[in-house]
Amino acid sequence: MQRTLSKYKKSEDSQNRVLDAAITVLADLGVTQTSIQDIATAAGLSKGAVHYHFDNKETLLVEVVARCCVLMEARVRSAFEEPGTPIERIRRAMIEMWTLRRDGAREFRVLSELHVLARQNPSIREAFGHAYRRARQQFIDVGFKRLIEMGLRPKVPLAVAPRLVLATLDGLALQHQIDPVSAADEAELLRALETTALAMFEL
Amino acid sequence: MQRTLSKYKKSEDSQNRVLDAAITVLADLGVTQTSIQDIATAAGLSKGAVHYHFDNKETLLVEVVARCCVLMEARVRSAFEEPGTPIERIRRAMIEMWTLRRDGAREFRVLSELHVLARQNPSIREAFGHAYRRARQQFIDVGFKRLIEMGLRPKVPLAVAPRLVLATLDGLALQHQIDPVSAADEAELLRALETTALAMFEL
Amino acid sequence: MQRTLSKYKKSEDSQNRVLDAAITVLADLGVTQTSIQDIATAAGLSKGAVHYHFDNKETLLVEVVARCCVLMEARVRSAFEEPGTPIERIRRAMIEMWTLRRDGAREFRVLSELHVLARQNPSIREAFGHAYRRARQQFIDVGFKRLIEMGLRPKVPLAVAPRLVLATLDGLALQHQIDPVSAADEAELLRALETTALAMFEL
Amino acid sequence: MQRTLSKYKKSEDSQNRVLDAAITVLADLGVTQTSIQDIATAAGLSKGAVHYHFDNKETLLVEVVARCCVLMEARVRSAFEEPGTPIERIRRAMIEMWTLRRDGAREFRVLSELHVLARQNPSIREAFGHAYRRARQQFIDVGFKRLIEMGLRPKVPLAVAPRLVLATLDGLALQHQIDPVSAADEAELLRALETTALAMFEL
DNA sequence: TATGAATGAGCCTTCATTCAT
DNA sequence: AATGAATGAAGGCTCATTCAT
Repeated sequence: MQRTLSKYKKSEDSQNRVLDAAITVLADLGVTQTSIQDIATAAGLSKGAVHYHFDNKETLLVEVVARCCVLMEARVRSAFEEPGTPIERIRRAMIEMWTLRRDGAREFRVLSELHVLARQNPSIREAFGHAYRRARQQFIDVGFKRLIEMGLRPKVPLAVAPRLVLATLDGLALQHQIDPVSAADEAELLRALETTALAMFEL
Repeated sequence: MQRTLSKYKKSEDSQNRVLDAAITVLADLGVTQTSIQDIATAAGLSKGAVHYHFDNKETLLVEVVARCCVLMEARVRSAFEEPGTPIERIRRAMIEMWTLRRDGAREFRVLSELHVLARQNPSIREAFGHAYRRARQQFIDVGFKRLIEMGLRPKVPLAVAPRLVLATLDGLALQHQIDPVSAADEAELLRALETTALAMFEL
Repeated sequence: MQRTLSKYKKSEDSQNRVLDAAITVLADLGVTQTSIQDIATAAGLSKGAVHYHFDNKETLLVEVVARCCVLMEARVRSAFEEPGTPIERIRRAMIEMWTLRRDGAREFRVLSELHVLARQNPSIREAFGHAYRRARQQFIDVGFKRLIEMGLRPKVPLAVAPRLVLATLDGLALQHQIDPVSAADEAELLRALETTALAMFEL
Repeated sequence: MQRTLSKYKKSEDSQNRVLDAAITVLADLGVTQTSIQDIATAAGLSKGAVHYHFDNKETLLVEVVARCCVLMEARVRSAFEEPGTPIERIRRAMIEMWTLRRDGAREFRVLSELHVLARQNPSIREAFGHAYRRARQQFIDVGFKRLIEMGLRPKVPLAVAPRLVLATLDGLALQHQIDPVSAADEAELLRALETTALAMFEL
C-alpha cells in the first residue's frame, strides 16, 4: 500500500505542481503570453511531461479555473468561519472577497484572464458557469439566509441579489486593475458597498 | 489641395475601414483568435495595408479601444438626450448602458476582450484608464449633478459612487456572458440596480 | 523447468499479442499514423512493455513484415493443398493470391504500407527481399514445375516468369486500393491474367 | 503588363521551386522522413514561405502527385512521338515506362512513396485515382487503338487490358526497388512482358 | 497608398525512447 | 515481465512584421 501510494503520489504531485505553476505563470504573464513551455519550466518539468499529465492546453486551463475557484472559495469561507456575530462574519467574508480582488490575488487574476477564453471555449465556459452558480448559491446559503433569520426581509428576489453583489465586486476589481482605488477612497467604497447591499433588504 | 484632401480622405477611409473591421472581427472571434490577416480580410485590404496604417498590432488595438469607448458613449449620450424629465433621462441612459452590455454589443464585447491585454500593455492600459475616468466623470456631470440639483444628497463621496455603479454594470455583463440572466429576472435586476443606486442618496 | 517454460510462454504470448496488435493497427491506421502507443493499447499493454519485448520500433516492424509474409504464404499454400487436378490447384492458389490482395487482407495491407519503409531501412528491406525471393521460389517449385511436368515448355526463363506474375498481382492490388475493379471486370481480369500467364508457356 | 507578369512570375517561380524541391527531397528521404523544413531548405526558402504558397502539407503533396504524373506522362509521350512505325513507337513508349521505373526516376519514386498516404487521405487518393484513370485511357487511345487499326483483335475487354499492363510495370518496379532485376534478366523480362501483353490480342 | 512575398520566432502537439520501480 | 513517469527532439502550423515594388 505504501508502494501504491507512493506511485500515485508522484503523479498527483507533478500534476499539482503543473497546476500551481500554471496559476503562477498565468497570473504573471497573462493568458495571451503564457505558453506550455513557460508552465513546464515554472513547474520544473519538461513540456512533454505537462502533456503527459494534461491532454490539452484546454484541459489544463479548465482545471486551472476549477482550482482557482476552489482556492478562492476556501479563503472566503475561512474568513467567514472565524468566530464573531453573524454580521461581523458576513462583513469579514465580504472584505475578504474584496481583498482577494484588490490585492490581485493570483487566483483572481488568473480567473479574470481566463474569462476571455470562456466565450469561445465551451469547456472553459462551463467551468466558469459552474463557478458562478456555486458562488451565488454560497452567497445565499451563507450570507443572505442569516440576514433573513435575523429578521431582515429581502426586497429583491434571492435569485437576483447575489448576482448584483458579486457583479459589483468583480466590476470593481476590473476597474481597480486599470485604475486603482486610492487608499483614501477604499474605506468609503466598502462602506458604500455595504450600504447598497443592505438596501436590498428592509426590516 | 483638392488632390491632397482626397488623398487624405482615402487614407482616413482605409484606416476607418480597418478599425471597423477590427471591431467586427474581435467581437466575433475574440482577442486570442483574431489575427491581423483576419482584420485585413474583413476590411477588404491586404495585411501589408493594415501595417501601413498602423505600425503595430498594439497601436491598432489602442485605437480600437478608443473607438469602442467613443461609440458606446455616443449611444448612451443619445439615449440620455431624448426628451423627458431628468429622472426619466437618467433611467433611460442606465438602461441603455445595460442594454449595450446585455446584448453583447460589438463594442462592449471588444472592450471586455481587450481588457485582458491592459494589464500587460501600458498603452492599452492607458486607453482603458482614460475611458474609465471619462465615463465616471460623465456619470457625475450628467447624472449625479442632476440628482443633486433635484435636492437629493449623496451619502457617498462623488469619487466613489460612479465607480460602484459602473462596476456593477460591467460585472453583471461579465456574468451574463457566461450565465445569462433570464428574461424574468432581468426586470427585477434593473429595479434592484436602481434601488441600490438610489441608496447612495437621501432626501 | 515448469516455471521457466510457463514464463517463456507468457513472454512469447505478450510478444505475439504485440505483433498481432501491430498488424491490426497498421492495417487500420497506416504506417504514418501508427504509434507505439496505439499498438500497445491494442495489445492491452503499456508502451514500456512493447519496448521491453522489442528494442526498437524498427525491430518490431521487421518482425511484423516476417509474420505477415508467413501468414499470407500459409493461406496460399492451404488453398493449393486442397485436393484437385494440378491445374485446378494452381488456379485456386492464384485466385487466393488475388483474393488476399483484393479484399485488402490485413497482412497484405500491412505489407504494402511497410514497403515504403524498405527503401530507407536496410533491415526492413532485407525482410522484404527475403519474402520476395521466397515467394518466387515457391511459385517455381509449386506452380511452374507442375506445368513443366505436364509437358508445357516455358518460353521465358524461370527466373523471370514468377517475377512477372507476382508483379502483376501486386500492381493490380495497388490500383485496386485506389480505384477498385468493378465486380463485372473482375472475372475478365482473372481470365486475362490466366491468359497472359499461360502465354509464357507453349506445348 | 510586364509588371504584372513579373509580379506573378515571382510567386509561380517560388511555387515551382517548392514543388521541385519537394520531389527531390521526397525521392531522397521518403515520405515518412520528409519534413516541410527539409523541403523549404531544399528550395532555398523558409518554412514560412512554403506555408505561404501551400496551405497544408496535404495540399502540397497533392500537387506533388499531380506534377509527378504530368512529368512522367510527358516523358512517355515524348518517347512515343519520336518517328517510327507504330509498333516501334509503342515498344519505345513501353520501354520508357519501364526505364522510368527501373532507374527509380525521382517522379516514380515519389509516387510510390506517396501512394501509401492515399488510403488514409481522400485528396491524395483522388489525385492518384485521376492519374490511374488518365494513364489507362492514354494507354488505350495511344497504344491499343493503333494495334486494333493494324488488324489485331483484343481478346480482353479494353477496360481491363491497360490495368493489367500498368499493374505489371508498377509491380515490377516495386520488386525491383527491393530486389533489383539483374541486367541479364532484364532483356528477358522485357521480352516476356511484350509476349504477355500481345497475348491479349489475336490476329 | 497598397500589395505580395518572405521571414523567423514561437506555439501546441506527437512520439520513440529511457529509466526507476 | 511490466508500468508509469518523464524527456527531448522534431513536426506542422500561425502570425506579426519587413520590404521591394
